[in-house]
Amino acid sequence: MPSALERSKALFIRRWGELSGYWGINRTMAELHALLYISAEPLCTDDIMAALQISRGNASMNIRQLVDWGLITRQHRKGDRKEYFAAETDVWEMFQCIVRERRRREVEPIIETIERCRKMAAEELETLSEAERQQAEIYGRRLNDLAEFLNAVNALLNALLSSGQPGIEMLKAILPPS
Amino acid sequence: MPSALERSKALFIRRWGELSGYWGINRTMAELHALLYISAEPLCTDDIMAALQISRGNASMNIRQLVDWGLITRQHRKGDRKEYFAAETDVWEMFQCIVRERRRREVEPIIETIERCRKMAAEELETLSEAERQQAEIYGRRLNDLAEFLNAVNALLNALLSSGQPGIEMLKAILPPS
DNA sequence: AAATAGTTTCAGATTGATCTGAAAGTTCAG
DNA sequence: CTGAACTTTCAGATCAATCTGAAACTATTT
Repeated sequence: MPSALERSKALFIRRWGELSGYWGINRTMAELHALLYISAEPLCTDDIMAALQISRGNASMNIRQLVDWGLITRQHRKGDRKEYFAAETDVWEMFQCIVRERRRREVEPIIETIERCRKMAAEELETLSEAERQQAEIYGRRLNDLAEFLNAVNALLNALLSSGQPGIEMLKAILPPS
Repeated sequence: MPSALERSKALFIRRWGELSGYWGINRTMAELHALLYISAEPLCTDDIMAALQISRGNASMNIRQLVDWGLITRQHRKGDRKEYFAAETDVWEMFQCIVRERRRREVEPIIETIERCRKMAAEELETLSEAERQQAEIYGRRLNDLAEFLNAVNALLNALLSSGQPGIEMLKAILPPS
C-alpha cells in the first residue's frame, strides 16, 4: 500500500496530465513535467520510465520536447555517464517559458495569417458585384477587429516576457486593489 | 476557380482550425466558429454542412458546443422553420467567453487538486523517515508555489471577466506607455 | 392525427496522435 | 580501436478522438 505522500504525488501527476489536452501538449509530456517538478532530486531516464510506466523511446521524445520548451534541463554528475533531468522550479520562469512558446505557436501565426487574408481579399475587389462587395466589407471589418485585438494581446505578452524578474508581484500589481 | 475573396475566407477558416489543437477544442468546432464569425449572414445547418463538408451529426454536435460556450447563438426567421446560427462578433465578448470556459475547465480544477494533494500529503507525515520527510517538505513547497501563482492568475481572470465593457481599452491600458 | 420539416443521438467506422521496442547512433574509457 | 553504457530514431502497433449516417425524436402544419 503506497503512502499518503505517494498517492498525493500520483494524483498531482495524473491531474496535470489530464489538463494537458487543453494546452496543446500531450499527456505524457505533461506528466513527465509534473514528475520532475515535484521531485526533490533530478531523475534519469530509467527513473522516469519506471515512474510513469512508459517506454524508453517515449521518454526520450518527451524529454527532448520539454528541454526545447525550456521547462527542464539536462544535468550531469561527476563519474556518472547517465544524464539527469531537473525541472525549472521557479513558477514565474515556468510561466514565461509557456507563454513564450504559445505566443510563438498561436498568436504570431494567426496574426500573420490574418494579414495575408486581408491582402488576398483586397485583390479583385473591383470585379465583384455590389452584393459581394458588401460581404467583403463585413469580412474585412471582422478581420480588422480580430487583428487589433490580437496585436494588443501580443503587446501585453511581450510586456510580461520582458519584464525581467518582478515575477508574480507584477501579476498581483495588475489586480484591482482589493 | 474561386475568387480571391473565397480563397481568403477558406484560408482563414483553415488556419483557425489548425490552431484549435492548442486550445483544447476540436478542429471542426473551430472551423465552424470561424465560418460564422466571418459570415455576413446567419447560416443554417445545411449551409454549414456544405461549407465545411461535414455530416449533419457532426455539425449538430459542434453547433451545440459552440452555443454552450456562448460563442454562437440560435436565430429564427419568421415563416421559416429552420434554425440559423450567428457568431458573437464583438471580439471582447468572444474573448470573455473563452476565458470563462477555460478558467472553469483548467484553472479551477488544478487549484482544487493541489489543495487535495496538500491535505493528502500532510497525513501520515509522522510515520515517515527523516529522508522522506525532507522530500515531503520540498513537495509541499512546490505545491505551495504553484497554488499561489494560480490563485493570482485566477484573480486576474476574474478581474478581466467582471470588468464590464471597457473591452480592449482595458487591455491596452495595462500596456507600458510605449 | 398524419404528414412534413427539421434536429439530435449514438453505434460503429475512420482518422490521427501517441507509444513501443528494436536497431542505429553516440560518447567515452581503456 | 573496441566495447560498454547510454541515447535517439522510426516503422509499425495501439489507442483515443472525431466523424458518419441512419434511426429516433420533436415541433409544426394541414
